[in-house]
Amino acid sequence: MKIESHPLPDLTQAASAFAALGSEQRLSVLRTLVRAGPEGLRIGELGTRTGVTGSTLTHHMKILAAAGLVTQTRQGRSIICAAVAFDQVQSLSAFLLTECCADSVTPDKA
Amino acid sequence: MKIESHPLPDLTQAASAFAALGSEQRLSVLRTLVRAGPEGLRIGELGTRTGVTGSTLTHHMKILAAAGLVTQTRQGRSIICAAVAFDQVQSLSAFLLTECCADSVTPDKA
DNA sequence: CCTTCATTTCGAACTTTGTCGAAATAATGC
DNA sequence: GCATTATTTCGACAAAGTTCGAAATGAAGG
Repeated sequence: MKIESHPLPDLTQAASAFAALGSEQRLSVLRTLVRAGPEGLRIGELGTRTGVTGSTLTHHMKILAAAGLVTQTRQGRSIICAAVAFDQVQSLSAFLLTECCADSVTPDKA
Repeated sequence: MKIESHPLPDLTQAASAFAALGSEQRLSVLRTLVRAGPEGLRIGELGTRTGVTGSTLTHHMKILAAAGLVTQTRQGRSIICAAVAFDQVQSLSAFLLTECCADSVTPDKA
């Protein structure tokens, strides 16, 4: 598993990606999508599974998509949503671990 | 470096930790703190370095502390702030990577 | 081209978050 | 105990995010 293949986000990008994850509903949507696997889910089905539907779900999906955590593609009458979270999360972890923490891991055992 | 030593946060905890990171100002505060190392920084000095001072900084520090990302301890007249980000970020990464992604890493090379 | 189904856009109400200054609390030294 | 320095609490306001329903758009089939 290569970790260095993704560029580190800058402060602004990282903050908005974290903000996108910082909502219980969106995190639930993302989890449902990631569990659904690469094939993704119709947005209607996604709404049914998460209990978030209609314009509210559209709104949250836009935020997740803007953060690069999910994709939406039309297929016939439906919009298929799929997660891209894995790589993104690697980048976000890397952001904090390298950009921030560098050499200052707190030395005492938690 | 052991990764399995921290319990996975639940959806609610994870969302609020991500929300705490989801602000450019707070991320900047956290970065400054983590770079300052385990000794930490007076909150005044932290304000000077980040450009966020007074009640606003107090407010953001409370959010970071509630998320378990920083600690504050009084020392004389000053409050010393220090980051605990490393372990927490491990947990947050682990949350998404195990709780969410499980067996569904997107198979194509980005 | 009209209907139907799936989703999005728009606008309005509402809730939450961010920011500021002034007053309050806490610790120190005289 | 009073003055000084460091930080927090409080109240107010502005800005941003959330939620909803109704109308608009897009795709497919008859």
